Amino acid sequence: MSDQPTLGQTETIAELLRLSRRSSEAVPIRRYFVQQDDRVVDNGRQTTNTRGPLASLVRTSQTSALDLLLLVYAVTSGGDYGTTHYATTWSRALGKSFVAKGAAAQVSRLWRQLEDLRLIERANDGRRAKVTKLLEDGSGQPYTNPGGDTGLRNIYFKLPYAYWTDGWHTRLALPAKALLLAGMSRRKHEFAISDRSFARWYGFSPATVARGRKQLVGEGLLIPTRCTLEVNLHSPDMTGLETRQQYTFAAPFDLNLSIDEEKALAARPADETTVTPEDFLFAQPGRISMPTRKATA
DNA sequence: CTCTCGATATTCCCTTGAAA
DNA sequence: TTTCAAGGGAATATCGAGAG
Repeated sequence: MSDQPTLGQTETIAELLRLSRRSSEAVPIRRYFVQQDDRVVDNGRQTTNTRGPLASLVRTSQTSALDLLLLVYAVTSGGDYGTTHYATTWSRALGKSFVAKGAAAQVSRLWRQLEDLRLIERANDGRRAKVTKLLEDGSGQPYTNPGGDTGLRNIYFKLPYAYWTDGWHTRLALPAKALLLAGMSRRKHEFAISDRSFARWYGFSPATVARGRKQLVGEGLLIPTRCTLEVNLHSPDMTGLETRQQYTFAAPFDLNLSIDEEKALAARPADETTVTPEDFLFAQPGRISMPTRKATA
């Protein structure tokens, strides 16, 4: 081997992002990638399977495949949504082997995993593989820009380039990445993260939800805000009420808000009152708040 | 045109370690 | 404890360029 200098992971990603020519510096990702529609299907019947392709990647710990897919989502910003690079380039971007032969094998395996999930299409472009992204829902349909159309299938959230430029792609473990994407897809300023509910909605295991939340809070990306009282007839203490910790994303991951959410946020009083159980009896679930208990040192 | 050779991609097999 | 992805090594397939 020669001592020829090699482009590092950070520089490779920076170059790939630069080539994407996105002025927004954020990657649109359809909500269907993390959660399929849980209301009605086409024939009007209720569906119970709400997990998106992300759940498949998380449940089988396909960390590298997710990393590669997010990079592809970032890089393919127009035209036929395809991209052609050497396997070594992708491998460097993933922070893996710089040895050409091993890199090619690794990246090829990852392409196949994504191909099996019908998230990308692979074709030969000379000696290199041309990869074209498909719709994020795993349907295998050709990709379209979610910003162009309205409708449930085109609801999307944005992953900021800072995810890579600030090094979160290497610092966060798979559970934290999964929770980050799932949380951003809610497009709410504030939301609860119940192990069991999140596990059910997004198809992760409750342990994965807990691990992801722990790391996101530890890294300061997820900020506990306040507690709310919710009706839950199955609450463990049999009170019929449940206290839920609410969270909000820190910058730069606080960029996803639905239009309704923006309005509600603007209308919300600056200081909400603390509730008593008596107050709660006459209130609607989720409409009142309690101050977050201060963490003891 | 076609054969050869080097470069690159793909796939299979195996071991190791982490998540469920 | 079981399952399965990551990753290394090796064999094979494919592509492009150059020579005859």
